[in-house]
Amino acid sequence: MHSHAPREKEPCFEQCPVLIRETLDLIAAKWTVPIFFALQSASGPVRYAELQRRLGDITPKELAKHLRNFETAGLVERTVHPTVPPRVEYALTELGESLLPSLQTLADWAIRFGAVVAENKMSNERSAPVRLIKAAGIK
Amino acid sequence: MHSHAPREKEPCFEQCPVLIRETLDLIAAKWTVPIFFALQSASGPVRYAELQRRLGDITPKELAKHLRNFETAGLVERTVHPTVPPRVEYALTELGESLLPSLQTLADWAIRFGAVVAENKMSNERSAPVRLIKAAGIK
DNA sequence: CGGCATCCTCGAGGATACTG
DNA sequence: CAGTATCCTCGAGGATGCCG
Repeated sequence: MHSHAPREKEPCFEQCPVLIRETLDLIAAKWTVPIFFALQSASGPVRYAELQRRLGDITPKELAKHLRNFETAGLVERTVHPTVPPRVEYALTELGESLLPSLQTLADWAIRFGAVVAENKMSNERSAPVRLIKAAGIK
Repeated sequence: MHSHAPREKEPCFEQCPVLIRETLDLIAAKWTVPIFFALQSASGPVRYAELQRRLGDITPKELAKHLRNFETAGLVERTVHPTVPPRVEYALTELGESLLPSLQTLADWAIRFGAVVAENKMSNERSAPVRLIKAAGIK
């Protein structure tokens, strides 16, 4: 047993691909990061309309859908004040806040290297449009 | 100027939403993380077929497409050995490796809290199937 | 104010088959 | 061996309109 390969580190991905996939799907959803940072920078509950205002062009449907998902996932707490007009506030839970450092780490990479990646794409993608023509026409 | 708000930290997302979005799209693509870890755990160039074998059920099309994207982005280096049969090897560049710690940070969160999130969804989602019926039938 | 219900588009990604 | 070429599905997410 434990014959040849020491298996020195065995990346986490091998251990629980499903959890990682679901986490990636969570944070990669179009509005997840904007919403999280909007709730963070508020440091305090934020009303639905205020959230919508900060996020610019998000539709009510998308905002509501995401907030519901976050709520059932335990990442966001929803508080309804039974007043007229209705007042609904949202805030990150501890669990939700625990995700922020990871998001920040990723954002740091994006800021440091994202531009380089973009430049690479630009300079590699372009040129060689010739290949679109090939031995055009003849077959 | 700098009148009222100190703007203490201004989350990175506000500074460069585009770079962050592109980075999220990059790492959230279905096969990005598997491919990166497959190339890392190899510590050395990996042949196309070997990569496909490690990734299990990825199709040739998807594997090739991702590898091309990574190559043009400067994240992966592709080396062709002009032998028969052909031999093509892939390896992470320094830029590609620089992304690994961020991925690991995210994976750590997934392993620590992913299960909790999944449980929350389970227990919150379920129950109240009654609402599917409403005042069923009557208008 | 704080949503929900519909319709629709668009592209990621799978299945399958073929090639230099 | 290392891909390319086609076709097709499926769901995220936008647009629009209505409601308690």
